[in-house]
Amino acid sequence: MPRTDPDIDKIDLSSAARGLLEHRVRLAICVLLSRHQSISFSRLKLVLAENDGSLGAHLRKLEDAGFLAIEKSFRERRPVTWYQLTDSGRSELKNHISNLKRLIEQVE
Amino acid sequence: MPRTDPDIDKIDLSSAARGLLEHRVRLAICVLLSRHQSISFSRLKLVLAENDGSLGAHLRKLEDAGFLAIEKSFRERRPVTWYQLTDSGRSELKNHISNLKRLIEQVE
DNA sequence: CAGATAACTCTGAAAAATAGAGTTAAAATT
DNA sequence: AATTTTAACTCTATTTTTCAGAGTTATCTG
Repeated sequence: MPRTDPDIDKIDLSSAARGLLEHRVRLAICVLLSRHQSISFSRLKLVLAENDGSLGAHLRKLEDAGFLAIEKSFRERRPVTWYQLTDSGRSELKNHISNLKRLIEQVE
Repeated sequence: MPRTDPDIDKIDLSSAARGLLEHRVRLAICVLLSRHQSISFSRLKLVLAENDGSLGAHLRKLEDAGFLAIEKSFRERRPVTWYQLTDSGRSELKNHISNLKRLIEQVE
């Protein structure tokens, strides 16, 4: 006897968990920045345990997409770059998370 | 005056949202299979709106990792392949989701 | 204006994702 | 037992993304 396929609502992956924030490092950066007004490059590097090249590339993508704003200054004679989430970045983050939640809440 | 960097607990990205289930299509497959005992290839293709090549590759990865079990049969004279989540797949899914949740719950 | 150094950017290599063409396998019919 | 049929792949090449480390840049300080 043939098994029957379940009826399943179509999942819209175009909105659910798609895009820049799919990558764990970029997601983590935005999550951190949602709770802290600004964080330096070196602190992010430490917290995320990423190397310069990789972290710089992820930050660049987020900046190019308008998720992050950057400000440069000096601290104890050394250059420091500060990152913060833009309004648009915050809203993209929230949107992404709500899509993610909708998806994972289905798990039984 | 120099800005101060916030103290931030180190995020363990090795457990948080890492691995096979980072990809939206593979995550969605597992989520669907967590609620439906088994689903056919063609149904997955329809629901996820993926092409044969891409869907096949994702399913293969999940199968190779032991997340999915496969069973082949015929239905109305046509070949059908059924996928279901293994116990190990289910536990990996739950683990991944709990890591994800821990991360996204930090958002303010 | 020279020295110091964090913060990148650049590069090439590696890995992953994608899509479509071609192949395969089993049931039913001949 | 050969033929037909067609879903389900597998294969291949292309594109995209990721990764890591070396080298460059920019600005403060003296």
